[in-house]
Amino acid sequence: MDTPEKSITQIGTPVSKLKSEDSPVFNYICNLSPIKTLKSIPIAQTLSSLNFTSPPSVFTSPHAVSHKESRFRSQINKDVVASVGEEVKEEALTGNEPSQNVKNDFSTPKVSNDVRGGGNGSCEDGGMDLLKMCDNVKKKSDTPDWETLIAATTELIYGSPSESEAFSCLMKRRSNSGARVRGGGGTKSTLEEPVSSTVVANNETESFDANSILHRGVRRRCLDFEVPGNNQQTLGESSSSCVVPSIGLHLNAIAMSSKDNNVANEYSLSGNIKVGLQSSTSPVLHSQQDAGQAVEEFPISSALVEINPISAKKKRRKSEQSGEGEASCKRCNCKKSKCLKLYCECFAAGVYCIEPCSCIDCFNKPIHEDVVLATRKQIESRNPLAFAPKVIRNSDSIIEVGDDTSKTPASARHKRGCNCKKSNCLKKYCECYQGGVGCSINCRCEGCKNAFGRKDGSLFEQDEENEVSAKRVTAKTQQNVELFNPVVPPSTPIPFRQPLSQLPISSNNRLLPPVEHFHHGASGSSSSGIYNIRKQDMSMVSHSRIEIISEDIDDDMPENLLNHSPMTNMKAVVSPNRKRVSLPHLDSSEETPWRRNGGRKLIHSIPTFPSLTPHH
DNA sequence: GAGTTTGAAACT
DNA sequence: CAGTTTCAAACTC
Repeated sequence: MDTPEKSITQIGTPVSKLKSEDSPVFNYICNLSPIKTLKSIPIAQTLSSLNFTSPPSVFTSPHAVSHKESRFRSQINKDVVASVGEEVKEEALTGNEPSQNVKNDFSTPKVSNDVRGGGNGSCEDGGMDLLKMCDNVKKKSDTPDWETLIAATTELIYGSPSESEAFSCLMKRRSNSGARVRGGGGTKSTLEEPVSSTVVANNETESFDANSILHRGVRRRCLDFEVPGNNQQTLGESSSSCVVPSIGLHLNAIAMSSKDNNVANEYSLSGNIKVGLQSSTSPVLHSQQDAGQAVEEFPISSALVEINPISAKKKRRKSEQSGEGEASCKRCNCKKSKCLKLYCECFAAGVYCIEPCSCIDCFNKPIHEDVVLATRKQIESRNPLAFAPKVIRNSDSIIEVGDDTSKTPASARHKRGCNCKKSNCLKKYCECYQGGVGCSINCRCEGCKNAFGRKDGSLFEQDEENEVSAKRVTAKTQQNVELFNPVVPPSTPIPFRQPLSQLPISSNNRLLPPVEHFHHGASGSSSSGIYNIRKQDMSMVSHSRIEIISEDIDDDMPENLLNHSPMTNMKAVVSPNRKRVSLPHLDSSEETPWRRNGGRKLIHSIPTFPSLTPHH
C-alpha cells in the first residue's frame, strides 16, 4: 500500500494551510463550515492511529488481496487528487478546516484513508459538511471548482455521471438521516487491521463510511448485477448480517468496517454493498422485507450485527434457533480455549470475536492483537494450512485433495478430509458435509454417506440419492440443510479483495451465498479474505457446485466465502437431478461455500486470518 | 436449557 | 505417526 503516511500527511498535514488560509475560497469555506480548525489536528491523529496503527497482522493478510485493494484505493486517491485535487489542494486543503473538509470529500468518494481516519467524530462532521459545502458552493459561489471537483471525483469513482449522482444523493441522505461517519472505517485499514477496540466500541452508532461508499461505488456494478434484490438489505437489521465476513483482515475487521460500514458488506457480498450502505446508513432506507430477504440470502456479518449489539444478540439467538442465523455470525461460545485455538470458530476464521460471541476469557480481540498473531503464527508453524480454507476446489486446489474430484459431483473437496466414525458424514459434525462438499479419498470416514459425494467416489447418483434421501433426507436432514445456509461466515470478509469483476456473481444474484456465509469471511483473514468464487461453467453447474479457486484465495478470496453453505448445496444435491442446478443460488452456494464451517461450522471457506505462511 | 454426542484440534 | 485428551459445535432430550 502506499504509505498511509502520505495520505495522512496530505490530509493531516497542515502543509497546505499556508496557502489556503490566504485563499478566498478558504475563507469562504470557513464561513460555511461549522467545523472548527481545532479538530483538524486531533483528526489527523485519529486517523493515523486508526488507520495506520499497526495493522493487526492477523488480519492483515499476507495475501495480496488486501494490498491490492489498498493499492487500488491509494491509486484512486492519488489519481483523483492529482486530477481533481490540484485546485482543491491549494484552495481547500490549505486551511485546516477546509482541508479536512476537502479531505473528507475526496476521501469519501475516493475512499481515501483519510476519510476513514477522519472517522472518529471528525469525519462525521467533515463528511456532512463536505456535502453541504458542495451544495452551498454550488448555490452560493460561482466557483465551479467544487462542483467540478466533486463531479469529477464521483464520476471517477463511479464511472458514470448517473452513478456519481446517485452517490451524491446517497451522501446527502446520509447526512440528512443523521448518519454518522465514523472514522474507524478506513476501508483498507479496517480491513487489514483488526478493528481497533475503539472502533468497535462505536458499534452502536450507525456508521457511515465514506470508504464503504466508495467501495460500493466501485463494486457496485458487480453487486447490483449480482444481487439485484439484495441491495437493500439492512445490515444492522439482518441478523444474518453476521456473516461477517471479515477478511482481510479479520473478518471482524470487515465487520468493523461494515459497521463502519459497509465495507464488510461489500466485501462479504457484493450484493450487500448497497445494503451495507443503506443499512449502515440508515435503516430507513431499507424495508423490512428487504432486510429480511437480505438476511436470508446474505447473512450479514456478525460485525454488522454489532452495529446494534443488542438486537444482534436477539437476532442471533433467533437465527440460531431458526437456523437462519447461523450463517450470519460465527459467534463462538468458547470457554476454555480463550478463542486462541482453532477450536474457536472466530479465530479459525481469522476474525476477532465480537459482541455476539459468548466466549469467556476471550483473547481474540483487537486489544490482544499481539497474542492473536503470535498464536496464529504458532499454529501455522505447526500446520501452514491451518488457516487455509478447509474446502478447496480440487482442480485448482493448491493442496491436492485427491483425484477423486472428478469422480465426485463436486469439484470442491475438504482439504484434509474428514474422519467421521459415527455420523456417516451426514451431519454437520462432518466437515465435508458441513462444507457442502463430498468426501474424498482423503477422508478416513467410516460408513460415508455424504450426500454431497461419498468417499468412494460414488456420485450422488440418482439412485443413491434416492436411497440416501430416503434414509437421511428426513425432515431433519432438510433442516440441517437449511441450517447450512446460514453459514455465514462469516464474514465476510471475504470479499475484500475480490476484484469486483470477479465477484461471484451468481448469476443468481446470490452468489454470494458464500459470501454471505463468509462469514467471513471466512478466513479471510483476513486476509484476505477475498475469495474468488466463481461459478464455473455449466459443467460445474452440472455438478451444481461452484468452484472455489483456492489459488485465488491467496489473492483474494476469503476462503470462507468459498465455503458456501452446504445448504444450498444440499438442496441441489438432494434433488434427484443433482446435476441440474436448480437455482443459481444453489449454484453459488454449492460447493463453494465458503461458509464458515468452523469447527463444526466450516470455516474453510473463509480464509481466516491472513495466513502468515504461504499457503502452498 | 441441560446434557450428550461427535469429531477436529491439541497434546503426548 | 498413533493414541489420548481437550474442546466446542452439533445434536438430543
